[in-house]
Amino acid sequence: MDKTFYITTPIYYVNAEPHLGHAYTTIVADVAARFHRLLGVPARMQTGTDEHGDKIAQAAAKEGIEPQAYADRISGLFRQTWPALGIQPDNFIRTTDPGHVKVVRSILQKVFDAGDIYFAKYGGNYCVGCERFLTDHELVDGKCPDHGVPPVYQEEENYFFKMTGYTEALKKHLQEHPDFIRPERYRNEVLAILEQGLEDLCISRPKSRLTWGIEMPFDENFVTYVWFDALINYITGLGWPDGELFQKFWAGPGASPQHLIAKDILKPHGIYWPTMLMALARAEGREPDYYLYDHLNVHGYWQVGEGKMSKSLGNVVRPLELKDKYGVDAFRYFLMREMTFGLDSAFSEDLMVERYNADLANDIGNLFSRVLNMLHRYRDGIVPQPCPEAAQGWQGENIEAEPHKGHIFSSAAHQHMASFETAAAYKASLEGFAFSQALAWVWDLIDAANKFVVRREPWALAKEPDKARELDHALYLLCQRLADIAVLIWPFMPETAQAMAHTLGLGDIVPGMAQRILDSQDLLPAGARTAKPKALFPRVETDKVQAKAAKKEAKADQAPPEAGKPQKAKPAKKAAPAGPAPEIAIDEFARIDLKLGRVLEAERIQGADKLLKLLIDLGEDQPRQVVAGIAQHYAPEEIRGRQVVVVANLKPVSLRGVESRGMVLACVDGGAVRVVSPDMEMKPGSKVR
RNA sequence: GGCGAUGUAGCUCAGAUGGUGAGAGCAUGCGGCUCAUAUCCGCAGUGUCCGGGGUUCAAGUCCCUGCAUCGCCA
Repeated sequence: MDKTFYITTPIYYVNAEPHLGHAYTTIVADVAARFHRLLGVPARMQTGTDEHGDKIAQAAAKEGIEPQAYADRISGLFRQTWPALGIQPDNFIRTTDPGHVKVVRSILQKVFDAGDIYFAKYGGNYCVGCERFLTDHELVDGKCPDHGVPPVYQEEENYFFKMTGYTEALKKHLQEHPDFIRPERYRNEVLAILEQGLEDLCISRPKSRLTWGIEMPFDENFVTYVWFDALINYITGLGWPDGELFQKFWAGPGASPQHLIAKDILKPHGIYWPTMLMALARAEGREPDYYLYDHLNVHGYWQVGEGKMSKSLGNVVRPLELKDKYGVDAFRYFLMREMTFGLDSAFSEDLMVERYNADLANDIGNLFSRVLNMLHRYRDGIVPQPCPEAAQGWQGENIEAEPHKGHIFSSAAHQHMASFETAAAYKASLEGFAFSQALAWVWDLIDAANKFVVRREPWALAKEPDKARELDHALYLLCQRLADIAVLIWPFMPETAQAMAHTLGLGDIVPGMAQRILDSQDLLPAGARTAKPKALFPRVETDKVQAKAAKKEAKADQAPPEAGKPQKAKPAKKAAPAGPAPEIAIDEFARIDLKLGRVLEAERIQGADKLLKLLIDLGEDQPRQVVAGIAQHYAPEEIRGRQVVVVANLKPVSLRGVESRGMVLACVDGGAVRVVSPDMEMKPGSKVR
């Protein structure tokens, strides 16, 4: 039987709209499922909504609608949210689905028949306002904290699940399967709870108190309460007991059913659910562990601002708003990279922007851009033939992250190494749910490729005709690594991965593709035609980023030709040529589009003492915005209305966060700066030559 | 109240079974390159490894204790 993978999220209670916590869990499930598909393993992912219980009945009553209508609405919100986050559930289950109701009743009956559900009376402090029993601990001065009235002693009869009978069996299972619950801290927590001893689980509510639930099959005066209803969804969704899917993804020999939860529902999933499954197995005369899942994967909370993200606190970060602002893939990347699976993590927009710029814009985005631009500039965008022999003198630098060592440039074995070691480390990490670590591996590969570029200097190779083969090989390897990277990030950033793959001429990323990397195959054929790259992750301009840019600019400005020191001749970007400039031909001059313009508006840019923001009429539909470094020589009102010469085809840049599309020409004489103007008014847009 | 987790550079965190001068990323400083999204590469610095006590030839790493934060249970 082939291996399969099945992962579930909890079914979300429809008393709140989707928030960051829900989004994270569901994205994790999606990533895990996609990862298995990438390895060629059939994978199924299920999420859904939990819709019964008094909270829902109350919320519906408040709005004057039927519980079902209320549940439909919120459930719909969840359902819509997932595709917008790049999540593709294979099944979306609802506890009000008729199929689910049927399965729950059937299981209840079986367990009841086997004697593991019994009827019993108990008494306690019942608060009429809350419509529930309060524990002694909850009472404040003997009164209900919410209603300020003393509870009344009331007796009630209910059905109980004989959970205690499975304590030892579960303990044993946990000991024999150390990764049954992971990470380990949560396994220990469950063991500690078991050590303290369990009580039987109350699984019903009398209809006098609650009607919005699934009726007990053996007693029409009761509905089942919470966990028997909710947990069973995981197998209803596969068509228990005899559905094909159930065999394939749960009970069959190659199946690996797994759950994913946040740590707040550890007890139900780590204790109630396995004991329920053992009771079911017993009722059917099977081995106790027949129905047990493979792994329960437990993650921590996102700390948003002050408090934690939880269902009941109101501090909701709307996932959809964040993905609109930064893109779905960046959002997914941040969540997966920032949180060490199992631990709590801080969430803030600042942290997200930091990751975005550092990891996405600068590392992967820029690598993609620089490699493909070079490929187009030097090789017409065609992936060249590999030429290992041309690379003999390279001393064996490879583009390969090196597990536990740092980076590349290690093995001198062959010039043609693929990313398989990285891919293997990545795979191992993902199998252990170490998502952040898996991404760190991919980023080591990205770093390695960036280092490789600097080391090989393709722009220098391109200038020497006899190094053409060497350049071919360097570009070939870089293209292969880009393809590998595209594939490896697909589970995390599906859109970006596909965009990369299409640009590279790789086509769609398809199931099983990661296996080819593990097998050390090159994904891109030589001769593949690539497209011109688009910026995968345009930089997010923040105050910090701008400050840094301004600083750099200031530094560059300081450097100009001070005759005093024999400093290394910096190819002064901005300063006027101090010495004789090399000759150029007329066609080189012709590439510069000089136009006459009239300054319509001028204002200072806050925080920049040299810069003026100008709006210039260049005879175009819209005036151009140009930032000019003349603020120390012209007051805004002085320049307004003047005619100036503008370099119209200068690549746009952002200065101090202000876009500048062009450059105003000025004469520089020592400390004096004067803009260039014609000696009489001429039509804006006139060519200057 | 009981149990448990966490506390390591400015920030976020890695650091099996105790043993080279304690690490990464970001941030900071300096230098290099110019293919690229003002990006990339190199170098550098910083830490009472929460406080206190103990075990040991040797302790972020083990034991005890205190403090702080968080969680579970009652």
